[in-house]
Amino acid sequence: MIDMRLWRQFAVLAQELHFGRAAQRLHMTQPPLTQAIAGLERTLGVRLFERTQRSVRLTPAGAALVPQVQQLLALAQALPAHAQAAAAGTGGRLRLAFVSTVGFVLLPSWVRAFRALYPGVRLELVEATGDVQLQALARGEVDAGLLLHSPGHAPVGLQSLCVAHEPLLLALPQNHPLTQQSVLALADVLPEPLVIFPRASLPSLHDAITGLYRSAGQEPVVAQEAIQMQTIVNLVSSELGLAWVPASVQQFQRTGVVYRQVQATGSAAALPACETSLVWVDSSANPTLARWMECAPPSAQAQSRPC
Amino acid sequence: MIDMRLWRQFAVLAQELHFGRAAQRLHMTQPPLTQAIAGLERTLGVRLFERTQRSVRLTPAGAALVPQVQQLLALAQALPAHAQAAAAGTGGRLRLAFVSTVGFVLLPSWVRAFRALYPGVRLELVEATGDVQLQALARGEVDAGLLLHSPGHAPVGLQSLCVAHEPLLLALPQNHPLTQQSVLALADVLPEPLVIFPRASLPSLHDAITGLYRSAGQEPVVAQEAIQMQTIVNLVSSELGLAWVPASVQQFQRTGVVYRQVQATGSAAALPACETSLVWVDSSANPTLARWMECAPPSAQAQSRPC
DNA sequence: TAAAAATACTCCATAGGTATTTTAT
DNA sequence: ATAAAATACCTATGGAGTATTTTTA
Repeated sequence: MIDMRLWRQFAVLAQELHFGRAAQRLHMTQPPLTQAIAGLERTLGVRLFERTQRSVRLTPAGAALVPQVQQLLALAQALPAHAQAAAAGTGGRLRLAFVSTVGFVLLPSWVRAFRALYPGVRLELVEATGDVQLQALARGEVDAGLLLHSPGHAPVGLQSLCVAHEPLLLALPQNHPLTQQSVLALADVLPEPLVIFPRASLPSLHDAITGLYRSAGQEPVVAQEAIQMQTIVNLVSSELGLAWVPASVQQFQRTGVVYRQVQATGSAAALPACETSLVWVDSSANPTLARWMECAPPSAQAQSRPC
Repeated sequence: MIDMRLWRQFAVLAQELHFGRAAQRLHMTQPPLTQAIAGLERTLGVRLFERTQRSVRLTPAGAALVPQVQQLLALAQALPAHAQAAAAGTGGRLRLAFVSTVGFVLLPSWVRAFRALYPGVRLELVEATGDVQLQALARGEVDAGLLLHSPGHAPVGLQSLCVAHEPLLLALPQNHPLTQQSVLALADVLPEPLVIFPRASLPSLHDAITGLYRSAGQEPVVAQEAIQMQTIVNLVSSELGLAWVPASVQQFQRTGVVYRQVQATGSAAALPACETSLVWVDSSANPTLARWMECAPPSAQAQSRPC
């Protein structure tokens, strides 16, 4: 592979068309430039300049190379700046995984703010469930994930930043008798069949929900399992059962489903809530991730302790 | 500017993620590679690899550089081949000037044949009158020109290849009384007013035409001058006069104009004809021009002597 | 203990410098 | 006679090699 230095010498000489001046611009003397160009021509097997003692002209082959070489030099020149931008987090690439629930409000505004501040960063967004995100993080396939968990139960062994806290609501088919009431009593809800995600996909929240039933001396009746919140709401609409869902699921606007708050009767356990956290592997330390966190919704800023 | 060698070492190490193997692939030993990468990181001021005694990983900044560096290397790798293609005439650029009369039949088929054989060449075509072409050739702004001249009067001081020989026809407005005859007598034509190009733009042909008149003891009556053949034909259609034009001008398909052969009566001088030649400056010797001439219409091949 | 990166040093290839020659205007 | 490229020869930087040390899994 031909050295950069030679291409730079070629480019300058092609501009100056004068060995002396070109050498001056290259901070060297004329003889080594003569030899360098001769060497370049020798290795290419192509005459690039037409020397006529008194003047230097490009051959057609030489002229054809000029734009290509200039492109090469421009690219090479830009590389250090790119590297530095990537190191500062104002360039490079940021790969984020997110759960569908954040895709409607939280993520769009966050992305908008980030792109305005750091247009040089290529954002790669992939939707994935929480457990898939954790695998991807472990394999280094993404820089961070946005996932749901029960308050105080952010994934272990990872750094995290809580960006949203929301109550769980009950999703019901719109013609269900309980929809008559604006706030439901927990005791009325417990016997109803449930649509719920499998425990493996979101253990902390699954445990919080089933724990709620067990502390009331009941066992939840699982009518159907589904992984995506979107699917769960669709199944509720199909009247397979009720579902506990984060409040932000209301954004899905699925017709045929209504959402209700549930009131814990008497001294029952606190009703489960849900947090959304940005999680990442500490060691991966992508500096761009720090820039991303600067753009987190204001609610998160106060909570930058591990939640 | 950072050396090519360093970027190649970076690229290979980024692939192998192992100093020993990378060094092997680079045909060197491990220690200098370690130092080279350390030097690269030092000059960039950016850590590119995360070394943990037992394994090497890319930092996010390093990962961000990989595609850019690969692009750089691909470009650099391709340059020698480009140079060689340009030197062989199968690449690079060919700038041709042509007169409008060849733009209808001769040039399109020629270009088609050339592009089929040498797709790597960027053809730059500009329409220009003959005298403008000669200036452009002298300034090195085009590699060759296609222009008209009187037989045996190709521009002096230039190389040329005759690619077409055609008679001059007389263009008349369609309602002109002479159009009744299918072949005109020269004596009938000589008194008619003419539309003709200025002598400066095409001296040899201008002289041939005026010479025809003078050898019959007449002076041509110039009704109007115009440079482009297209314009001349338009002016004939506007009934400003008749015009001597190369037969290929019939391709213009201008309505309101008809073309007639003229018969020299008795012992008069031979009727003027017209040649189209490819002309170029010998010294410029663009190898691509040789490829272009290989594709010249077959009629030209036999006439590759200076015409 | 073994595998891999880092360090220390040595050497030589070559990029660049100086002096000079050639050549065409 | 002059300006510019080519040639000859010299110097020294630094890229690559060998030998060795360090480190952690």
